[in-house]
Amino acid sequence: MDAKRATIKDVARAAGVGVATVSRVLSGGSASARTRERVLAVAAQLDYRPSALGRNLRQRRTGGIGLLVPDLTDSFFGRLAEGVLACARSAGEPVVVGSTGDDPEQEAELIGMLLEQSVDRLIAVPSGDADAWGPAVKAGMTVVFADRLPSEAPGEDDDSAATADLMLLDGLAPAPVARSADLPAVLADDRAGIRTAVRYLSGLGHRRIAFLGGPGHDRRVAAFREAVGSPVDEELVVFATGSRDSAYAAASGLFQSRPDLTAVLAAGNVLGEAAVLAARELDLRVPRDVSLVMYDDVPWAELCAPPLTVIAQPARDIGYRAAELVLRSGSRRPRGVVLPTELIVRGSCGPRR
Amino acid sequence: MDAKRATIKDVARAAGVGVATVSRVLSGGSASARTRERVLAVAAQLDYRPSALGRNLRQRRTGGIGLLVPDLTDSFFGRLAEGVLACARSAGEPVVVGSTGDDPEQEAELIGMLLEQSVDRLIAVPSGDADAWGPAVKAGMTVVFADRLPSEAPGEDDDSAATADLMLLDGLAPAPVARSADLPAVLADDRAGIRTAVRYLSGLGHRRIAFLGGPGHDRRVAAFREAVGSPVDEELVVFATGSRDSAYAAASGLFQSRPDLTAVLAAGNVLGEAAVLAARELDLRVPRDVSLVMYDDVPWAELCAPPLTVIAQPARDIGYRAAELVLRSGSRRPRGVVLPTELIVRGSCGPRR
DNA sequence: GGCATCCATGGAAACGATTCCATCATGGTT
DNA sequence: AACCATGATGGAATCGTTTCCATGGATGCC
Repeated sequence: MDAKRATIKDVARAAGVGVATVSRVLSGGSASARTRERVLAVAAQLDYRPSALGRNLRQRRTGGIGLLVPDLTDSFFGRLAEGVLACARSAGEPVVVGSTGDDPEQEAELIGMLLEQSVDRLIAVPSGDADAWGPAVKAGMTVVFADRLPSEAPGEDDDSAATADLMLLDGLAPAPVARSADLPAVLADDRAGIRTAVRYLSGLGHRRIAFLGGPGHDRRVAAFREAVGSPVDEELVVFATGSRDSAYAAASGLFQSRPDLTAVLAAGNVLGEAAVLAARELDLRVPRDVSLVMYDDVPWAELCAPPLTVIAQPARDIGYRAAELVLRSGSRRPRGVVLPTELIVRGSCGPRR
Repeated sequence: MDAKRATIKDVARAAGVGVATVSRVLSGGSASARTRERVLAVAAQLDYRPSALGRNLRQRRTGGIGLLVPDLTDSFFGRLAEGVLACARSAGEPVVVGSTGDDPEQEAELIGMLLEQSVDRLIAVPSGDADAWGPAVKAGMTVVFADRLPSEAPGEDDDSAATADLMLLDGLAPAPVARSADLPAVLADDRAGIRTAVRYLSGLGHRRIAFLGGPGHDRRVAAFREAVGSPVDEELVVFATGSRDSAYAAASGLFQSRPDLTAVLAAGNVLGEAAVLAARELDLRVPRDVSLVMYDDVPWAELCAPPLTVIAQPARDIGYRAAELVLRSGSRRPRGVVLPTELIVRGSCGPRR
């Protein structure tokens, strides 16, 4: 039989003090030097570790952080998660991770699960409506969004106003991000990033630039439309559903239906991968036949043939900052953070053929 | 003020029954049809969700699953984690994830944290000694290893015996994996996979094959030695520490110090990436100057120039099966599982120059 | 020297569930 | 008719912690 873990009572008895004193000593309350010393000695000797269960029940909250991402298989979310984990570790907080598959239904289910666990701090890459977050905030959760904001609820009144507002914030300065239920967020500066990419392609002479997006890329496509300026050819804007297969199908369909396009902006690394694959399959040479810019830098972009020109985002930092935000929410709470992106020119873009 | 969540007492009062009855109804105990119906109605109306906190305290365990991986940034562990998450979600269990950075110290710290949370089920890709898992099993945790087994503790008596034993299990049949503290594990069939790769390279005429490994690849390097047969040239076996930089340095150093090698077997996707990069940097052409096989298939392997020949592992399945194992541990417990690997020939290997 | 203050301390009440146990009603059997 | 078995039910204990409150001793100030 393995001895049960020592409880605070055991420590109290062994140290000849009351449980209240032990609790105080261990959580930094006031106690005489003599008692403190003895309690600590006994606790160390018994290898006592306070049970989070008891504590959490008493304080009616779980210290931990919830993290909801669409897909850990996507390198971007992997890096983001790693950032969250790093920050949480340094704070000694556990992180409960859920993968939503970009499905609002699963997301709602996971939110419910976190609620049941009394997890009161949540970092989320949202898939569902703004409405989906009602239950969470109503239950008193501290929510911080990362990478994206929830799309407008279908029935909301000032539909595009908030989004338009958001698009206005620019540059690197941490800017307030007022939005749905007024929740803070940590985002990459999609607007500047996309604009840079579009300008770069325009500068090379490209006029028919396609946009290849996935779920949750509405801010990016909005930025794309804005950067292009003139009303965009809607056939050149296509969306996949999130799976690799769907991304490939979308890319392939795009190339086939519009052989006149000369450049593609892929809004995420999975889409970029699909674009390269589809182009290769159709014997389109990059960059001779078609130029390609991928939003999000990944290690393999350099290994690709040709190496991919990308817009790099600080994925890990996004996670880290989000964790900081959700942990510091007690004191002054910065409203939101926008982190800079960077164009990294490699070999996948050339002048218009 | 947002109303506090309803407790079981609220439900009991509203339904005019005792708390015990409510608890029984909700957890499937016996109750008359009339009462059950009323309790369920009231619970639904109050939007009652039992608090995991209270339950866990009473039963002295957290339902959840702990998951410890070296690095979520590594695509392999991302896929593995996704598998665990998928299984856990279908069981409604939360997953607490920690990233150890392949550092035994951080690993021990995270184990301590999970212990404190009373997480009693753990899936781990171990970094530390067999000894590091003492505290966990002593505390009554159900531990399942994934992808690797902990290395032997330095002071252990029958040093290589267990490992040798393990190397003997072969093929696809789920086989008992008796080892340190007798813990179950879900592994890829590294031995067969490495052997296949080595034979494939041998068949192409290669004689000086290098092995590029990382932390936790001891079973793979052992399989490599065994597959090569004759005593291997120790200069051709190099290890990196886990970071991308270290992997690049190791690969680059290998190519420079032994220009006579004709093939490289990279034991993981990060190492494969580094090998491609280093080869390119040194103007070694793949596969003309050097052939390359990577252990672990990743989406970008196909995009690489040339596309990489790989040994694919069912990363997601490994995670999924591990989660099944750790959840089913109550009933009959299969001792361990070995999953098959597959050689996927693309374009990174050629005949010996 | 007396009184007010302050601090260390321990007992006990939460927190929200599960679960043991006693109670009571019911119905069937002898 | 008495008795027993069965099943539904509610009260109360329990899990391990934090925290409120009362107590008692010591110290400082007038």
